[in-house]
Amino acid sequence: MLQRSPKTPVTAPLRVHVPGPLDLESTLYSGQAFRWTRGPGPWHTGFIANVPCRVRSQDGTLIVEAGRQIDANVVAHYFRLDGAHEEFLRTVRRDEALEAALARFVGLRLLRQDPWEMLISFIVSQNSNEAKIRRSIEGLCRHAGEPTEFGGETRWRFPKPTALARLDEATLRSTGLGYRARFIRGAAQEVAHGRLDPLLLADMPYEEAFDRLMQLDGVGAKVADCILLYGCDHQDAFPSDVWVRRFLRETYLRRSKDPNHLRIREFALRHFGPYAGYAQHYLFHYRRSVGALAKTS
DNA sequence: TTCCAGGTCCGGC
DNA sequence: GCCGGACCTGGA
Repeated sequence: MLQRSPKTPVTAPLRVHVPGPLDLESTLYSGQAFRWTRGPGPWHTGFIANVPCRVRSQDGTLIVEAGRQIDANVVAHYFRLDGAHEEFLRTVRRDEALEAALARFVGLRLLRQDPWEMLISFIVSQNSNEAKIRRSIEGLCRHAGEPTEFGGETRWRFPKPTALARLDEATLRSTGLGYRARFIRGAAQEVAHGRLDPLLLADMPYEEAFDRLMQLDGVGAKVADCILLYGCDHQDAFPSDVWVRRFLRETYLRRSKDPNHLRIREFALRHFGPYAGYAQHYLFHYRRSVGALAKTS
């Protein structure tokens, strides 16, 4: 239970103008982020740029209370309050299926999250489910992240690469990671030892960043694309997990069975344009939360 | 008990 | 390249 304590440092509410639609519920719980929780009351509690905070939206404004000072630009960047979402809505190539998803979740925004956190989070996600992913990530934070007081309770920041790389496999496994523990350790050491800088992935061309990620043990095409889309602002990355392949089969590629990564991405870019990845998140969320999409002939 | 879930790896064709 | 099985774990 969250309880307010008078000693808890909480900054004065920060108000950030929202230039278009914002659907916090869909944005925070559509499977792109794993550390947000509902409450207390109208708030959603989590981290922005590893600063503990809570957010809610009201009358075209996003209200943020944080554990320490947080810049409005950082919040705007995280939620794409800089016009990027409107740019996507304006320019993405639409079809009937995407139109339905956009109509229903027009305020669903692709977050700009930390690439290092996304790297680890999506390795954790493989062959798993959301509840378990959340539990494992929270466990990693508790074992290797810094504690911080917020909202009357202790919360743990996402661990730094060196801290995560120091955990032994038994500790990693105690968070429910299973066989993924080895992959997490390997990726953390890769970053901690300076052989991989997640921040650089955003500046590389998609193909180069994809190939670099695929070199990591435990990172396949799907995980690599998730890292690039959710953590590196590569909106042309098109993660194809079981849900995406499901709606591709049902909606777009009814004649071909289980196409490979390259063919799926080629189709997606041709069909939706350079924001195919952003479109993917809409279709993914719609297919998962509502049901089958309209068929395209 | 058995099966499967927001994949990846490996070995065999 | 394509296919099938194994892999930790927890919930149905």
